Amino acid sequence: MARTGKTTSASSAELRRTLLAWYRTHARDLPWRRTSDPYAIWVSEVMLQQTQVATVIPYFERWMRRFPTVTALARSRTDDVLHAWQGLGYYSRARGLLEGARMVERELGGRIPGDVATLRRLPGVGPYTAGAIASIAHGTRAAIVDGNVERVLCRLDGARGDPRKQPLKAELWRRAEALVPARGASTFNQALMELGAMVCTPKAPGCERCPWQGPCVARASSRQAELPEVAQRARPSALHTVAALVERRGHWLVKQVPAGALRWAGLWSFPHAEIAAREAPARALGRALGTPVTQVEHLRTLQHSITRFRITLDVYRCSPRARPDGRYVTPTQLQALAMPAAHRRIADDLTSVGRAPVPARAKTRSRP
DNA sequence: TACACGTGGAT
DNA sequence: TATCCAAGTGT
Repeated sequence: MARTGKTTSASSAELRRTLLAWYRTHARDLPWRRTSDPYAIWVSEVMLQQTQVATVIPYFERWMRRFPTVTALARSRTDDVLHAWQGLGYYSRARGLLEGARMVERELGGRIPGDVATLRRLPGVGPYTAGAIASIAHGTRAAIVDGNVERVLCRLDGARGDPRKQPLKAELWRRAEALVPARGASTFNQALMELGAMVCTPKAPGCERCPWQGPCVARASSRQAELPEVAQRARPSALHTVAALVERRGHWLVKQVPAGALRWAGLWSFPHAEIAAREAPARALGRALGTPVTQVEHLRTLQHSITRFRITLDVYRCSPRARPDGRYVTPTQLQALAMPAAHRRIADDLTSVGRAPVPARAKTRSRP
């Protein structure tokens, strides 16, 4: 590994020893650390992909109650699985977990594999997750490199370059592999991530509390803030959308996002469409419904953002001229559907009050 | 490789 | 308020 600092590098044995000593007294008590059930570890690792620990905890606990075993999950329906995932985002993770559970039941005798190569066959299990399940659930000597490990190792070694790209990416994996002990890979890997999460944080790292402050090249050269050299992400672009609230005899109109859709596949939402800069809302609403609307009343505006869009969502109560696309459901049924977060907010509004929310302002013009 | 995927917490 | 970004993976 390229080192630019003059600090003498510590041996792997010394790094392990000091890290594990630190971890013994600083490990957080997390739900998935109270079990060695490979299924639970698998669920937690998938939930934790790009998602903060605090967000995951309640989802994990609910999930384990609802789908306690891989067998239980394998026998569940996509709708229920997505509902349990509702609000967590990256919904392909939930579908992958379900597919993977069925694969485990069908092809792997109901047992979650302990080796990286077999784990990689499961949908949604990439290099990180395979290493995590292998090591944490089975004690297999497997390396992991996640965002935490990446940051810790880049700083430790003073590594230049983008850790998400070659060649540094491969170098970090080799470094992690050299560091994992033959025995105790589970604890070691968790300790390494914990260090990144609790001490070697992206901003304002707690170097004075760090067990690796001695050998750390970044600290020695005061470059903690510059490392790792992650590429800055693209600015999210603005997007304006409208959603149609259509009520008929106490039922609300919803649509299911097609299974093959890129986003929100299989989830339910209120009919919605993108609206152009100077386009009349009624026109966009007509597009969302598949039929022109005769009356339009603005109810509220929501802001949300997804991956690369910052979305303004204007919600309108409206009346379609003809039979619109979609399905009418009762408020109770609405509760049971898996919806994207923004639409879930609208639905909860509807069901908690028992009626449509109060209009934000006076009625907007109606456009036949 | 470069994007695309969701959401909410933290600063 | 704006931006960053969190136990990544799939295409």
